[in-house]
Amino acid sequence: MTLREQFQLPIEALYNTSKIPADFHSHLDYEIYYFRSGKCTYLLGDKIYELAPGDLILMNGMTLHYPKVDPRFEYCRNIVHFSSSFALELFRPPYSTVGILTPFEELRNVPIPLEPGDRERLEPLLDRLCLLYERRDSLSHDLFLSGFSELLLLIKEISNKPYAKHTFPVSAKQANVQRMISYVESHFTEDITLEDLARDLHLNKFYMVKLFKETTGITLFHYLYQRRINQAKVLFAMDPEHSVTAIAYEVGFKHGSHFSKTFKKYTGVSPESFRKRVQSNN
DNA sequence: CTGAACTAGCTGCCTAGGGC
DNA sequence: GCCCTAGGCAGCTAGTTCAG
Repeated sequence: MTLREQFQLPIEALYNTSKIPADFHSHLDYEIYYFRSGKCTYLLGDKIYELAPGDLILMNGMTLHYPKVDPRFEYCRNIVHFSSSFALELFRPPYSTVGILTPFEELRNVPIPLEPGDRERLEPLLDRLCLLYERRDSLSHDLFLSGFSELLLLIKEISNKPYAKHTFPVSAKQANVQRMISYVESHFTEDITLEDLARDLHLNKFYMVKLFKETTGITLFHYLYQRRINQAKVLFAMDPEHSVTAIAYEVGFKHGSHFSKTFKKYTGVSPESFRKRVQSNN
């Protein structure tokens, strides 16, 4: 049993677990992702990044994301998931005035390659958090919360440094894949075919699907459906009274039955169950 | 990087059944 | 009666392989 289960903490701290997502995913929590070693291409929203050890990503979990890991290299990373309302509660005014979540809003979707000094401060802190997270006693619980607060403050400090506004270079191939993802982003609610995509982007259809699979590890249509399902989840969260059928049409499905099948395939639950769960949480 | 050939799996449609 | 889910099935197309 972890701290999250023992004390119903709205935080999760993971290090090197086997919980490597097999696919694009999204969640309601905020996420701190810190890459330590291995070879990883990170797909984040409509961008692709070749990560280097020491890269830090801050994100709102509703952005579709997926680390494509090269299994030939040992993959180490830290992940901290937390509920934004909980973090805001910890840093509530008038006792705190820093705007603790602004780095997640201003810098999200861009990795920050940390400078050595900041890495030396961040890594022991993450190690300590992951260690405490596995314990169950009350003292560890409080130390964990204190460490988590320290982590958020350190991130806030790093995000204010000029180097945090760094831009990532991309190769020509990655640029093409980004164009495909951007195309899907702007047209996912419409009827998209590979032919349309290839024509509009002036790419060869066969080359295009091969390049996409090579770079991302998944097929273009797999990404398209993930995007639609993600949008459906957002729409359910915004308005749980919305009917499943209406949302199916809104996100680009032509048939409710097809939407239900696909939604269940990607999320493990039917759209109706998801909608009821959101309704009961509100 | 392009294009032809092939095929596995998906899409679209229909229907039945259950819940409200 | 409406909405949703699930299953079946034919036709189509996305994805793969390979040659150039």
